[in-house]
Amino acid sequence: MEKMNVLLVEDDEDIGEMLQLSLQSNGQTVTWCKDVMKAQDSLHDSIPDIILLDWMLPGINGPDWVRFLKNHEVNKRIPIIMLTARSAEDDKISGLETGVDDYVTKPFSVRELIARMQAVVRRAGKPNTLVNESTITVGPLLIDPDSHRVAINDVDIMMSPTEYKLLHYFASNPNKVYSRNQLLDNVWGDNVYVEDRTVDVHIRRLRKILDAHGCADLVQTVRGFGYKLVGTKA
Amino acid sequence: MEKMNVLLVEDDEDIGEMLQLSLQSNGQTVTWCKDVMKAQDSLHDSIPDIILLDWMLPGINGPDWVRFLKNHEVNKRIPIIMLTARSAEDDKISGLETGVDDYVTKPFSVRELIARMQAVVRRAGKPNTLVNESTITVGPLLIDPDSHRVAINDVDIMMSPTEYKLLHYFASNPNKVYSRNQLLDNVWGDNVYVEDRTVDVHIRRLRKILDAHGCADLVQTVRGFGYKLVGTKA
DNA sequence: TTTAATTGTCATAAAGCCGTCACAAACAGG
DNA sequence: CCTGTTTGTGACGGCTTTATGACAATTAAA
Repeated sequence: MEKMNVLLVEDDEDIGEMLQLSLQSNGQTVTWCKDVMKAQDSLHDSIPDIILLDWMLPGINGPDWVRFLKNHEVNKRIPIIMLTARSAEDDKISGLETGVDDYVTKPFSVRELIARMQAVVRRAGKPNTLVNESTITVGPLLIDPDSHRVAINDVDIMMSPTEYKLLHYFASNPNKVYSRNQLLDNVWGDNVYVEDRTVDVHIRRLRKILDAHGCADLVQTVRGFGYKLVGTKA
Repeated sequence: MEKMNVLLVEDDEDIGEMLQLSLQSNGQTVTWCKDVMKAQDSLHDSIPDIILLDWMLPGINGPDWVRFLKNHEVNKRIPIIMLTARSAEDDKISGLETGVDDYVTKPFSVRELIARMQAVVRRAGKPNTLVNESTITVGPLLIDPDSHRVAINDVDIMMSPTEYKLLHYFASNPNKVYSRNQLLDNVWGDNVYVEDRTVDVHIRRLRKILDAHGCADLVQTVRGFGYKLVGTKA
């Protein structure tokens, strides 16, 4: 489950609290504003991954705010899901909400809401990327990110996700020395905290696999600096 | 997103403006006409890729115009999506009967509208009612989209629609690893919201069928990334 | 209407991965 | 040779990811 920052704009106490709790217990960070003014302020502090907007709000109404947001470059890209009451206002709101990315009608299931949120956020990020990545060859090593295949002299090799990412990162710059911290940042990710000695262990595991396929000394230690993958890129 | 020329026929100011903005910000060229007369004029200037037509219009009503368009050779092929306020069954039926290619009921999300627009245009682009899709062969697998037939070593295999679509999608790019989200987007569709674990279950169902016909290990798990179909495309 | 298929979700089991630790080994400098 | 520092290595418990069977809801078929 991807963690998201959610800006919830909802004036109703009960619904707001229920939503906040539900979303939080789902691992998401929720900023709950009870009117559009506060929401607008919140936007100045931080840009959320998604906005959940109640359609019936006091003060500035939903449609106007959506129009406002979508006309401003900074906020244009934030996906918006609108929460509407089913029965009452059907005709009034029909079609006006065309600026939003999706909508759910109350009463709705939290599960459905979350599913839609994820779908919307997922698609907002990537504009249809089905581009094939190119294969990398370093010495006897072959890495094909597309099929997620690693081979030595045309023999397939299995490894764990982290080892794969590590090897792939090394292979994209053969002979370059990476410090443990660089590896942590680029292979593990920015907001992950693990001991830097953990890298050693994964290097060890990677070496073990490569050794088993006749490729010892492909990963070398640079004492005091870090590690590198030796070989000529083809 | 493919760039399209859109002819929007909508009398309501707010809806029209919102739609125009949304579509334009999506990279499309929009001609907005507030009644059928103006739309008809616009058609003389340029042929759009698609027509978005409000069902409830003053003057000549939607159905009549659609009928008129579909009776003229020049305009016959322009896909039409109708925008309807009610979700009444009557509208759907009468609309589809009249020759509309798809319909969207308000309130709708822009995302949904655009997805349907793309689908409709894509379909219109290749009038493949006559064109046979080519059969795909991957290892011992044979898939014939034309007759919707799947066979292993010339033995026919039955499977459910979803499993077929899944297998077909895999087979169109053998060895390529697809994440659960990619599969959801491309096999299930853009505006469907299901848990990503659902993919696992369908993978299992697909495997069960393949296994029963002596093809174990055709669908492989790539831990941490997704699934792939292994084999050589013939 | 009854019956059978299909589909999404859940609970639980199974498999595999990961980070950490403790200690061994290698190394550098005196 | 001695000492402090850095790296290598095996083991382990917790945790995440995936597999699987069951079930209810929905849809299609009879």
